[in-house]
Amino acid sequence: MKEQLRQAIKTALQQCYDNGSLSSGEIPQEIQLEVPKNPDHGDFASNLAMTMAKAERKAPRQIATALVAALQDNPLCAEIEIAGPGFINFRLAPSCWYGVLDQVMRDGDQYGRSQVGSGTSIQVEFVSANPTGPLHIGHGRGAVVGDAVAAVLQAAGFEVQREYYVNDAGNQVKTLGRSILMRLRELQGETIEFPEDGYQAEYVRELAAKLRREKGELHDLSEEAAIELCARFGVAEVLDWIATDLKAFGIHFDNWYSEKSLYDRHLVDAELVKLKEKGLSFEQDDALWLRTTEYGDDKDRVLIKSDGSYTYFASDVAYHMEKFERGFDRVIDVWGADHHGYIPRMKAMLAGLGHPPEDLEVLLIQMVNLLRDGQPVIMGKRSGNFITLREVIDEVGSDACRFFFLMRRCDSQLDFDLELAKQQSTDNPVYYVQYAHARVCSINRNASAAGIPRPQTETVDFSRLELAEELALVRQLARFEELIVGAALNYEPHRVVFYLQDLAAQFHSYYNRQRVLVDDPATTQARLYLVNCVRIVLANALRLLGVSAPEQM
RNA sequence: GCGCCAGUAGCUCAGUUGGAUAGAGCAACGGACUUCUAAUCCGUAGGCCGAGGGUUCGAAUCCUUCCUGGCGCGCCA
Repeated sequence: MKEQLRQAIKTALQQCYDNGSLSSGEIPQEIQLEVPKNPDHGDFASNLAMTMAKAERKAPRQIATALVAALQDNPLCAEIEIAGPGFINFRLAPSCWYGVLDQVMRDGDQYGRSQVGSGTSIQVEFVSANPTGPLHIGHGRGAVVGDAVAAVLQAAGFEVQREYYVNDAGNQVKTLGRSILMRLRELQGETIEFPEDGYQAEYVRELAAKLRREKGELHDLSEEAAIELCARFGVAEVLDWIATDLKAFGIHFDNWYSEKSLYDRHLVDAELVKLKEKGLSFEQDDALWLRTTEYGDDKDRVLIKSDGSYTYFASDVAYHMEKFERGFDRVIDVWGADHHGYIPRMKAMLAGLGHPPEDLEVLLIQMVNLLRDGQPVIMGKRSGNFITLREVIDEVGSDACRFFFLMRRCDSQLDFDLELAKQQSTDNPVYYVQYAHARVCSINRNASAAGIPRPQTETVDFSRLELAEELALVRQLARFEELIVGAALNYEPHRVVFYLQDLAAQFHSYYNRQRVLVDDPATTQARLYLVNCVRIVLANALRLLGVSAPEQM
């Protein structure tokens, strides 16, 4: 719809140049058209005349007048007016809008998809929590945002891969192994001294007990080998929990990528060699450093420690280079905001190795404050009394949980109130949106019970949809594709949430004011058609968020 | 001290990439169920967009200096 109007404006501009009413001869490649907040300002408004004022050396209103004259006869526009300092307000003919309904119905669950990202492949890496303990609430937010960003990108035509990076090499895994082994010995009646930096939480005891059942007591192994075995066992078990919890949350990964495999394939060393060849790394104090300050970082970073072990950063270098070698045009990392200090070194590393740093986009997910009835829920990872993601999902449900996580921009902190999310009431926006969907389904049930046929595109008389609120609904439906594109290009899935709330509100209001099933069959058919288009768009938007669209509530 | 994020109605937050009179939900107050689900709707009230300065036809949005809150600033992950 917008595109059609944009084309019409370009044609009109050319016409103005041809007949001499405008003189600069330039057609701006971008013509801004926006949906005005105030409906009195028409369906679309353009500031074109104002932006052209300089090149044209004329007053904006004068330019606008010339343009409007050229557009006057266009069948697309029912009404054009010049307002304020030089805005051009367009009101489109209702018949144009009816075409949107056809398209919604024809495209069905594909409605809203576009091809703007076609030909570009993007990897979204998210969650990637260390496999040393269950997911907590903060991981949950990252999980949902990453998943929704991926979904929105896909809907905009990008080719998307969802990946989980498994940190199964390095210190924290060893720590898990040691912790399990200690708990195992404890189970065997030994008095132990639990390591200072060990994982204290209860689940470590569970892991130890399970290991004991499956693998025995490990008496015949050296300390080193026993820790290794415990670590392997623990990582496998914990990854299994994580996968199960994510599945319960409706999240699926295309790929689980092992950090350890980077070492096994010697990719880390290979990458370090490249860095050395490029003169980007240097040795100092028995350690190997990357000169990230060369590319804007505020200090250089260690790759290999003086004891010979690798830093997390070293494998990250290899991992991210390998991502690009796999052919992704763009790579998105979803991190907790507390890791934001790592961005400069990652970008520096990419720049050093010849990749434009913009090809890596890091989404920072701000903290989640867990509340119950407005009171903060105290969580201490050390003490082990933290609330897991699984507990939250089990308590409030996946739909509410996901919706709440997506209700805010990801770079602002989120208060997550368990009682509010659980409430099946007016206060809970999830149900508000889902209820709108269920209401349309209910109307459909009533219609078929009354023997009213399902409306067919060929026979519906759209001119029965003449109320302002009906046209407003159609305009809202027409906006959907553009909304998805905006959400995708900006990595802002929360836009979909706000769109849903707006659309649901418009629908509820309409529902309360007007009956769909009325005496007049033609009106009934037209309205049924309209509300079913609303249903389709609600369902499509909810699907992007991974929230269900119930037919009955 | 340096860096990142935030600061918009009593509370929680949007604000279409610089547009017209700054919006929604909750809370408050007043209304609507013999009519397709009241998990809904309609109305009233609520604002120095943290503060100052700058950029221009035009700023919540951009630049700058402060103030406040959160998070970072390891040869931890």
